[in-house]
Amino acid sequence: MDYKNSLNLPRTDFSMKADLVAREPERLRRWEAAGLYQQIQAQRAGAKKFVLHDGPPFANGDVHIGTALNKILKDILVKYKSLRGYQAPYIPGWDCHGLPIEFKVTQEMRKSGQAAADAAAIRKACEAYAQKYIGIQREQFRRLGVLGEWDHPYLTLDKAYEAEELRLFADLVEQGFVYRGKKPVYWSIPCRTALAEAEVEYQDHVSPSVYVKFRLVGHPGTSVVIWTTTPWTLPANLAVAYNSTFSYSLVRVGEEELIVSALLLPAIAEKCGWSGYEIVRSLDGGHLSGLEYEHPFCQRTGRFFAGDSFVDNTTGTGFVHIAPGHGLDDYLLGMKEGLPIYSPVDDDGRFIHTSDLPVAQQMPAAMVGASILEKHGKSEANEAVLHELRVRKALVHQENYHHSYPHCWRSKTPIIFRAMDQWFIRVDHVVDGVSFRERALQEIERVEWVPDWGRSRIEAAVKARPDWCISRQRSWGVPIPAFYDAHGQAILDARVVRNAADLFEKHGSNIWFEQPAAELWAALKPPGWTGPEPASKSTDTLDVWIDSGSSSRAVIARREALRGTSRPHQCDMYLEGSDQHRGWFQSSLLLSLAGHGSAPFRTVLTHGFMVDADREKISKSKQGQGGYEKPQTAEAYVKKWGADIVRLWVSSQDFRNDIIVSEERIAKVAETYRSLRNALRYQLSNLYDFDPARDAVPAEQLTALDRWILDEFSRLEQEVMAAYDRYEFHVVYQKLSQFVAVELSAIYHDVVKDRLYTDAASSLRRRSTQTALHWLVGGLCRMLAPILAFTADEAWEWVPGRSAGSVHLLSWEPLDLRLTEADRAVWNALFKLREAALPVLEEARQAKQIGKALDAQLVFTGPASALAPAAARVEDLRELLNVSQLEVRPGEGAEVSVTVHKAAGEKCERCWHWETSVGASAEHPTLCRRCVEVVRTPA
RNA sequence: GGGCGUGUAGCUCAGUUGGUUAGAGCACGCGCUUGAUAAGCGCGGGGUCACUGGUUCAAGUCCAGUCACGCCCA
Repeated sequence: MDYKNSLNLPRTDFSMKADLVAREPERLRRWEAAGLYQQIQAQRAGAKKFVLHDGPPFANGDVHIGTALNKILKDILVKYKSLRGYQAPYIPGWDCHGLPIEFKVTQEMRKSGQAAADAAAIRKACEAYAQKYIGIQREQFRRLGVLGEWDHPYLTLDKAYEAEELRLFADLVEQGFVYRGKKPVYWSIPCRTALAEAEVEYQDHVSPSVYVKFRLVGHPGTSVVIWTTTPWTLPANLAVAYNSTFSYSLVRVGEEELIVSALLLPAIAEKCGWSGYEIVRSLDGGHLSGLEYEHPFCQRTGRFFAGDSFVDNTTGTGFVHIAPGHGLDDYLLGMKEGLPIYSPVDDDGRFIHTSDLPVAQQMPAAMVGASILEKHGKSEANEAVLHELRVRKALVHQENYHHSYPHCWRSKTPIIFRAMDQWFIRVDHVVDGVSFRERALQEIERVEWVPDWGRSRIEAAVKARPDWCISRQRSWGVPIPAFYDAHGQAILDARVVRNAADLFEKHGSNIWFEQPAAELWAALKPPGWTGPEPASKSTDTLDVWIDSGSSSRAVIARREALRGTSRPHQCDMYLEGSDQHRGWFQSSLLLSLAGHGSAPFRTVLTHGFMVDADREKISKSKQGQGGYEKPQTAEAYVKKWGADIVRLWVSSQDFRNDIIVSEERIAKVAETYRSLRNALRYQLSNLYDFDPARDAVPAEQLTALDRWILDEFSRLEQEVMAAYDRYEFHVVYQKLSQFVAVELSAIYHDVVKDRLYTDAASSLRRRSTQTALHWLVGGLCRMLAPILAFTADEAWEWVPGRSAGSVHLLSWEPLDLRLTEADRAVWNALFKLREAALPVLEEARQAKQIGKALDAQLVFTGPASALAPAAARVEDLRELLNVSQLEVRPGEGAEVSVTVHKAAGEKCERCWHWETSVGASAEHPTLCRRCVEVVRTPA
């Protein structure tokens, strides 16, 4: 007779094969058709809020795997908070303005023959470009299983966004934060335009390398020697930098005494042909402060300052000539020491006299008009300077110098660094007697930074940062609504800015570029204006960090779902990469503090960066030859593995450090996924005939083994929740996968098969275990839902008696079915005996004495003290070991020992146990007593 | 060059206030099972805790330095 049909073998349509790549999109479509995100929000209406405000990615290109990591982390947290009963809205955003888009668009326009497009036309094309990539990225983010208001994201190009941004800006203008000053920018002479970093190409170039004497004031016959490869910047020289940690040598060369770095002296002497020099004495760098020198050809003197961060000892002389209008180090030093940002060069790249210094102190009149632009490797300006140096015997040595130098991508000519008028936010602006920088540092103290070193990092950044240069000479951005009067003086007024905000909110900011200055002024002029009348309008746009940094006003305070109660602009959390300590976290903090009086976030969570299998940053050069197989886009990984594998991979690593992305790593995570999925499948497949309303066993009637697993599970839940609460998703991953591998798969699931398959379907013991499985599968679905957004939802559909259509609509309350300490102690003792017995069973298997454990009989002997718990729980221990027979003999021997025998009796055809009762029934001669009873009982 | 971090088995992670032969899961090797079966179970090998020096009766754990890697700045 075939007794197999009398078993309760597992069955389920929850497939073993996940086929995520094909099946996830179907589920996604159902979620969207049902409005799952809206359902979740509606269900949590009125609940305590948890607001995570999305940092906007740049609307350009495909979603990079690093960007996907960020979005997935946010989604895991939002889903978890929602599961725990919070109302956790998520409104994604995009950063739309900025140079990379403008650059691409102008390139494309040029290729298609639209050479001389005006700003308004470029901006329209930029908006179309941004919208296109928002569409692309939105689908890629959605595909990852990220739930949110994808149909109503926030865009920094929205009219309302721009208007709020300008209103915040107006508040800053009103408080006196904003001023006009000078800062060096890249300048292309033929194009007559400022360039951004991205528009600069480095090419090999030959520059004149010159060593120049600067005579010391009060020390006749003594000079320091500086080195430069841009002689044309010497007319703008206002200081000399040294390194206070270096040692310098005072050397006699002929009649003169010269000072250079001690370390570089031999090299300099060789270059300059100082055959018979003699070291007079050495000088500590620290002793150079306070010295003064005469400019080699201008009627002025300059001072020496320490520049340890940029004066190096590998090239040059250990002295760097400082022209604050022509270099970034120079500029920063100049700002620090209060020097004018002097840049005697006009838009055409010709020397001029400026109003920064008295004309008498500036370059000789003969130099004025000389062009810096190089022709055939020479420039008028360099030649004029070299001539002047030779005439005055200040030129020690000159040679050609080959190096990589920035060039304009368009004209291919060497660029120059040139100070220009820009708008700034004054970081040390004093309001009510306290400097803004100080207030910012105080506010940083009030914010929770996770990990905590984020605090020191942003503190250092805020302490050291210079004033914020907020203007850009670009078209694709929010226009700065400033005007200039007939004398070129800037007009920036808070009332005008607010009027502009209103105008832009109605018509869009393109109107600024479409209408002439006079018309704009007519629309924006405040009533009762007594200031100067404008002659022209500003064509500058705001730094894009002002755009995204204004989102506390433009998004958090304005979106009903996000708005805070006591502080409308403040939310619970910002979650971005650690580079944002200097980026978005800082711009958002400064703007919100200046405009609203406090930070826009209560907690800032940061993650590390993607690195490759060698723990090095992902670089394009490694792609292809021997490196990565494919571009590191989210789509590439999702198409190969499915979103849930990518999500599980994100959760598997401690994101506070670097995150390793490699095929090998993801393949391992996929293995873990399979074991999680199989555990769920096992549980579901054994619940096919279980209706919790009808069959559930009350907790107090559950069998001891079931109580044990539920105790373990309760503990796991506490640990997993604690890990989620600490944002340690990798701990969730570890705890869950280990629990599934050990407590479930290796122990509970394995042990309980006998009961589930062979006991009568509706027996108390089987129903007890099904009750436990039902709790377990429901709990696992909840625990996994934030991470395995698709799979947990899929499994949930098969849970009998489920209370909600989607796992994401559930709330997660921890199960609290704990054992008493005494009961746990007993189980610990049983497991100790199990551990002692397993190797003995293995030996018997190796010796071919038994095959599976059910073939065996185990005998435990040992002192009564050690075996007492087991003696009272022989049947539990037998189940744990999956053997047919087990005996405990307390009082035999001084140590616990385990022996294996071939089990007695015959193997029951139905349950495969070895039992002496097999054969006792004439009706079922191949069955044991238990199975005979089961088979006789009608179903 | 400066600031902030990281460095424990092949991989991902645990290692409480310094205290017995450094743990887990996965992967790997060898078996068992074939009633979770493109599954499941058992056993086993594998680490000079980046390196060097120091404090201590005792250091993966504290201190100093070095190296490598990441982010930011220069």
